[in-house]
Amino acid sequence: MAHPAEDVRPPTMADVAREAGVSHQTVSRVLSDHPNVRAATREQVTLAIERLGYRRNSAARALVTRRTRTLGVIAVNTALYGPASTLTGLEEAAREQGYLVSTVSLRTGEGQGLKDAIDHLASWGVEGVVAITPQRSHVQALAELDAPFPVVTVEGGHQLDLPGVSLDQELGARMVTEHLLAAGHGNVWHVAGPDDWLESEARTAGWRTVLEESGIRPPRVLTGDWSPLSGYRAGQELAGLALARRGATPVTAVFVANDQMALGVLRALREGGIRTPGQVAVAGFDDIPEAEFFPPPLTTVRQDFAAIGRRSIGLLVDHIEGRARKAEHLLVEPQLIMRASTRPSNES
Amino acid sequence: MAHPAEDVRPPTMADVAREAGVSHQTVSRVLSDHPNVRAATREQVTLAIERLGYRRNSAARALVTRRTRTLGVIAVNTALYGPASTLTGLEEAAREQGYLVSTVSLRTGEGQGLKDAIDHLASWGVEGVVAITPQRSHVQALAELDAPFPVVTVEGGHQLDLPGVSLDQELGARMVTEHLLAAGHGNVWHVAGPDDWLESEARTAGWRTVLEESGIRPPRVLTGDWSPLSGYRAGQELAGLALARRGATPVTAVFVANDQMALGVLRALREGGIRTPGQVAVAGFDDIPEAEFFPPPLTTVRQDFAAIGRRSIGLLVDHIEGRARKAEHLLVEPQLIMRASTRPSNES
DNA sequence: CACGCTGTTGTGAGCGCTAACAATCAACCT
DNA sequence: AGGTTGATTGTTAGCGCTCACAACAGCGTG
Repeated sequence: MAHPAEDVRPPTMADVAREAGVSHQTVSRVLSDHPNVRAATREQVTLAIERLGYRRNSAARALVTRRTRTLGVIAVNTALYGPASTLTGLEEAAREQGYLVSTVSLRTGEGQGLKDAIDHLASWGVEGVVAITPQRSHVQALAELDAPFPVVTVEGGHQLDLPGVSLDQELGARMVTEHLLAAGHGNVWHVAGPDDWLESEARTAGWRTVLEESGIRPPRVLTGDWSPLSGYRAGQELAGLALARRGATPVTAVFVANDQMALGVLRALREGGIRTPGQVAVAGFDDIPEAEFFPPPLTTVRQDFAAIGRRSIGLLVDHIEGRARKAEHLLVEPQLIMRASTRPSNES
Repeated sequence: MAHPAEDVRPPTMADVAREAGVSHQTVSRVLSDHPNVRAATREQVTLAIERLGYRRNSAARALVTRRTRTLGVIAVNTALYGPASTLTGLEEAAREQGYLVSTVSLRTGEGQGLKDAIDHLASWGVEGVVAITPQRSHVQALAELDAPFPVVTVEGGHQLDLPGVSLDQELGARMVTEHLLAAGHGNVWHVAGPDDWLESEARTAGWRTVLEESGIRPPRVLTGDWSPLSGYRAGQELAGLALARRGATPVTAVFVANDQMALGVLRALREGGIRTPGQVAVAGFDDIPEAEFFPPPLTTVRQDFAAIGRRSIGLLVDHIEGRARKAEHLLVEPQLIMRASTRPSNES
């Protein structure tokens, strides 16, 4: 209301220049923190900018610099705790480095969706993409797509020549398994995630290695799909085995490949009248916020999702700005969180 | 390798025009589906585009059209199931409408963070913002910020004159409470969310209304902070009351304002030796994926987060494209999911 | 046959910005 | 004193696109 002609059109650099009595180039210099500007001039310009409420037009800037300063993120299963937390870390890091980040969530994992996502982002001129695509087939598709900008994978493994960041899944699995063996269990059963997932593979591998190193023959692997329901089903099977006591390998300890499935396992055991950890110890992976309040509180492996997000942005920006060339792969350390579900009980 | 001078610079519209033997304007017309282009010409151009792998430069386009076709999203607590699912819905809807969407996750809820977020997005020329800011103070701050583009709130209430989309929280709370009364409980206790949250208020209001309508005096409200731990604490208090049997209001049914807190309540009750639902029935809100596998499976209110996301984008785009002017507020219907945690047991 | 119409294509300007270069001036050195 | 340097500012030319308009065909009509 103070301004008679409001809402006409945002002020341009030329407007600021006129207001400050300098050339538009000087305004540009002030905005880009160029050193060779007299302090007094800088002041004038800053004041004029403030007075007019000027904002640099990012489209014009992008046009001439050929830099959009925009990053893309492609993620599957964004409603889950892990990916969602990684996204937060990613996004914060990108913002700090002066990039805009745009996310594309993929529902399932068809290669077509991936291609469309890359296309969508490319049409907006992103300078790079972080792909949170933990399935082998996705990473494969990504590598073959050969995008016109750098792509960094999260949990994408290091077989293919894409740079990436992962939690050291195998180490995490080793930590849990060793913890269970140390607690006196003669063997450790495993409920794995779905086959195509790199995280499943690594966790299973870590578990298997520890057992084999200890001269223990790994029992048959049960497989779920990360959901509590699939864990429940696996749990029912385990409960049956635990009660039968006939099997070659007694069930006294289970390493479940994620916390959600562990929740299902716990329920199935409880329903089967089996006490945890008294009769069967259970451990998970991820440390979702609920894990501490499971019945009983769940021993699990914590992933520093925020760190993963931050480091993948770091890696991507290094590639974009030409500081990195190789397909480097960073590993983030996991942390074992010990809780009641694997606590050695009084019974022998 | 096939092309001697690759990677120099992406092809421009002029390149395509030359390749197709037309003017750049004709290329532009083909790209924008302008009707007045001869079919044969269109074909030529399309082929040339394909041959060169041409992509329209979005920055140049934005510069001249003054439309960035970019939307911003500001969200708090993006690692939680609800906000994360809403984001997915949002983002998908925006993409379908041809917008790029960029998300800013806020850690806590300081007004400063909000202002910075708006600023960050504004400096990229977003045409509108969806704010998933369920705290009253946030919405207040948003309204006062007076952004230079339309802002649509999600779960932001309808007191202030911002357009928005919400789940009908109050209805959801009424549904649960009525369900519990219908199951024969003489009263229903309530563990509410934090004070500043609009969702807490609405859920508490719905609960209170039903009780009062039934001539029941609502018991004292316990308050948590949405976390399982806070639910656990509230649950301990409730367990104490349930066992004491001295209080004016016996504890036989509890409506907890979200599923995570309900998990904590369940654990505390179990530890207090109280059977659910035998002695105390418990219901939650949200229907997170884990809820079905709680001990026992949790009766709760399902929110269609994806629909909320979709509708808020619809509303925002309506405002941007001038189809809506008023601060309309849309409500999405909740759905009661009945599970074992409130199942009437055999005991009287 | 001149006229106006419609459909199709081309031309020129300019969106708001940065990069490259030119111009100016004071300070400094020999 | 003359020339050289460096700091500060201005001028000009696009970045790749869309918009407004001009140009030109082909057609039917009075």
